Amino acid sequence: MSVTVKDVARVAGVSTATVSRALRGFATVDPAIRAHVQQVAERLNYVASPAATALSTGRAGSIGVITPFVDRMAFQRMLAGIESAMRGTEMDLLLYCTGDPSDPHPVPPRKRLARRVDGFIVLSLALHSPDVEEISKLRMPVASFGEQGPWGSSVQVDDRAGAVVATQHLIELGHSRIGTIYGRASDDPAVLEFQRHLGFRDAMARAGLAIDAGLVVPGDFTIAGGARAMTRLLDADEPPTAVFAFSDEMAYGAIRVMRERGLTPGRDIAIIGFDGHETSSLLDLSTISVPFEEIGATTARKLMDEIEGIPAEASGVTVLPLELTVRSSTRASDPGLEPRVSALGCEAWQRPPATTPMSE
Amino acid sequence: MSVTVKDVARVAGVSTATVSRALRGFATVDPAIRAHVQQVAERLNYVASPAATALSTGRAGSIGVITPFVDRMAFQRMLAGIESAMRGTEMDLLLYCTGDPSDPHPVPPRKRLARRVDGFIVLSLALHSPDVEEISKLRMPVASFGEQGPWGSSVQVDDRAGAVVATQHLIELGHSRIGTIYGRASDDPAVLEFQRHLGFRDAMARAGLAIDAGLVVPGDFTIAGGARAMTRLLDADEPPTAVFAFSDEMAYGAIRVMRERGLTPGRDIAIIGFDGHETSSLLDLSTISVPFEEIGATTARKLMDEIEGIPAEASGVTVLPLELTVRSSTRASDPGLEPRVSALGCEAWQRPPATTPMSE
DNA sequence: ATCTGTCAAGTAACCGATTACTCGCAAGAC
DNA sequence: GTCTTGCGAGTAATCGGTTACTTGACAGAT
Repeated sequence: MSVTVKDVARVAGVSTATVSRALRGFATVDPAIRAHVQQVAERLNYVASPAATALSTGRAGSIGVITPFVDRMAFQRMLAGIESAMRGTEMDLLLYCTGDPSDPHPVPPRKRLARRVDGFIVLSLALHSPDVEEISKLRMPVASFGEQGPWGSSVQVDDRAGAVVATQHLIELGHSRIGTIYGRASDDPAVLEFQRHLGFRDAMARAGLAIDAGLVVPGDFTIAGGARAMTRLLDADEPPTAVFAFSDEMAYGAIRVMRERGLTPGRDIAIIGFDGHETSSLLDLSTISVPFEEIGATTARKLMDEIEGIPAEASGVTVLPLELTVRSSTRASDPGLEPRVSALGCEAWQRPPATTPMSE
Repeated sequence: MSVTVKDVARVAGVSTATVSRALRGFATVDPAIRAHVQQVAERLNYVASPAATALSTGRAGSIGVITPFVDRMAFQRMLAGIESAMRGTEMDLLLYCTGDPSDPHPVPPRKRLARRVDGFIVLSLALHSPDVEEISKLRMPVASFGEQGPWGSSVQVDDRAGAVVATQHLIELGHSRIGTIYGRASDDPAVLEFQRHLGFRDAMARAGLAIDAGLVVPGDFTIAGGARAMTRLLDADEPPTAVFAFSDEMAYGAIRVMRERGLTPGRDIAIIGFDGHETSSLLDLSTISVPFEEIGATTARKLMDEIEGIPAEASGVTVLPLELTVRSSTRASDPGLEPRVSALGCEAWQRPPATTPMSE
C-alpha cells in the first residue's frame, strides 16, 4: 500500500537501519550513502509512519491544547498565538475542547490524552478541576494560561491589577455608582475571574466607595448574557453611572442594550471592558487589553522547551503586561479620537498573582 | 513506565489477545471474563497506546483540518462547528495552518498529513493550489468547504447568489453608484471570492448599471484593509453612495473610517457586508449571513461518514442556505429596529455553483 | 605479519497493540 | 463410543520504524 523503510532500503540497496540513520541525520553514515538514501526516499515519496515512529521512540510528536470553549474570541486569539509559535516545528497540534466544565464528558480527557501527546497546554481552565487533576496523573509536561498549578509552567496576567486600573479609571472620571458584569458566579479564589472581582473591590475600597450588591450581575461571558445583564442594571431602582464588564464580549451586549434605549456609551453611562479584542475599537469601547496572541505563543514555547528537556526557567511563571486602552466609551468629551493607551505600571504586573496579598 | 496490555493480561490472568478482544467489545469473549478484564483495565488506569493501535489497525484515529488562517472569524466559527460535530466521537482533531498560500512552507502539508490522519477537512483553500494537489496524492477521504474538488465531498454556499441578493438590495434602495471592497485580486473562477465578484456583476448588469473600475478596491479580508479600502473609496473623485464589502471584517474597517469622517452608515452611505458574524449586529451592519458553524459541522460529519465507509450521498455537494440580514447600515430610516432576515430564494441556492452559468 | 582500534553498515530485538490461526474441550450426531 | 461441530481462549505473526549490538574491513601500531 504505502512506501515503508523496507521499500526505501531495498531500492537504495542498504539496510533499514541505514535508511533510518540517514534520514534522521546521524553522523555515522557515509555522506555519499546518506545523499543517495535521501534521494531515493524523496523519489519514492517516503514519509515515516508517525505511529511507528511514536511507538518505537516513545514520543508522540504532538501537543494537545485543552480548553473549555472554542467559540470565544480570547480562545481564538490564544490559538492563533500557539499556532504561530508552532509553525515550523515538527510538532502537531491536537485540539481538545472539554466543553462547559459542568457538563459530563463522554470520554474523559485523561483517556484521550494519555500517550497521544508529548505535553499539553491548558487554557483558562481551573487547574483544580476534576478534569485537570485527572490529567495531572499523566505526569507529562504541561504549560497553562491562568493560575499556576502544582506542576508545569504557566503564563499569567495580573487580572487583579487590571481590574484595579479599570475601576480606578472609572472613579477618576467621577463615578461612584459603578456596576459590574461578571461571567459566572464563583467565590473560588482559584478561578481567574475572581481576581477581577478582587481588583474591583480593592479599588472601590481604596476610594472609600461602597459596592451595591444589586449592581453586581452575571453575564455568562457572552454577548447575549452581557445584554441581559445590562438590562438588569438599567432596570435597577438606582441604575449605575458606570459599568465595568469583566469581558469585552459582555460589554458588547451591554452597549447594544444601551443603544436600544437611546443611551450613548461614554456620555450617558460609562462602560469599560476587559480583554482588548480588535472589535472593541470599532465600538469605541475602553478596555483592559490582554495580549492573548502573545500569551498563546509564550505558553507554546514554554511547553516546547519543557518537552525538549530545557527545565531552566521554563517552569515558572511568566507574567505578561496588560494595558489600559481608553476610548470614548469612558471619555465622551472627545469621541472618535485616537485611543489613549497606557501600560499598567510595573508595580501592578511584575509580581506573580500567586503571591499577591489580598489587599495592599 | 506505563500500563500496557501485557500488564492487564497478567493481572487479569488471561492472554493479551483476550484483553484486546474484551476491551474492543468482540462477541467471542465470555461475558464474565470480559467484565473481569474491563474491571482490571479500569483499576490499572489502562489506556491503549494510540500509536500501537494505529500501527496495527492502520487507522490513525484522527482527522486533520487544513486552513490558511486561524485568525479569521469565519475560521473560528467553522472550527467551532467541526469541534461540536466531533464531540463524543473517538476521533481527534489535528489543526494544520498553511499560512498564506504564497508563503513557502517549511514542511510541506503532504508530509505532515501522510499516515497521520484518516482524512481531512480543507477549509476555504483553493483546491487546485499546489498544496492541495500534493495532498490529493495521499488518496484519503476528504471533505472541503468551498469549491468541489476532483475527489471527496464538499459543503458549499452559493456565494454568487448571495452577492446578487446583496447588490440587488442596495439597488432597490435606489443606489446606482456602488463600490465594492474585495479581498485579494484574483480573476480565477476557482477562487471562492470570485463568485462574489460575479454575483455583483450579474446584479449590476441586470439592473443596467455600469461598474466604475475606480470603485473596486482591495481590502485584504482584514479590518485594517477594509479601512484602507474605504479611505480610497471616499477619496475618489466621485465617491460611491453604497458599498458592498465582500466580508464583514472589511466592512467593520470601512465603518470605522466612515465614522471618523462623520458619516453615518445607512444614512450617508449604505454599506453591506458578507459573512454574518455575531459582531455585525452590534455595528448594525447589514450582511449576507453565512452559517459557518453549520458548514463546519456538516463538513465534519461528511468526512466521518466517508471514513466510516458510508459513500452513499456522502460524496457529493451539500449547499447550505444564505440569508440576507438587513440592519440600519442599509436602512437608516428605522435605526435600531429588529433586523429583517430573509432566506435567499430556493432558486438562488439550491443549485450547486459548479453548474451555474456565467450569467442568467 | 599480526594485533588492535575505529567506524560504517547490517542483524535483529524491541515498542504495544491487533488478529489470523491454532488448539482444546464439550455438546450433539450417528 | 467415535466423529463432527462449535466456540472460547491462547500463540505468534504483524504493523513500520528505531537502535543496541554485532560484524567486517581497513588503517595504524608493534
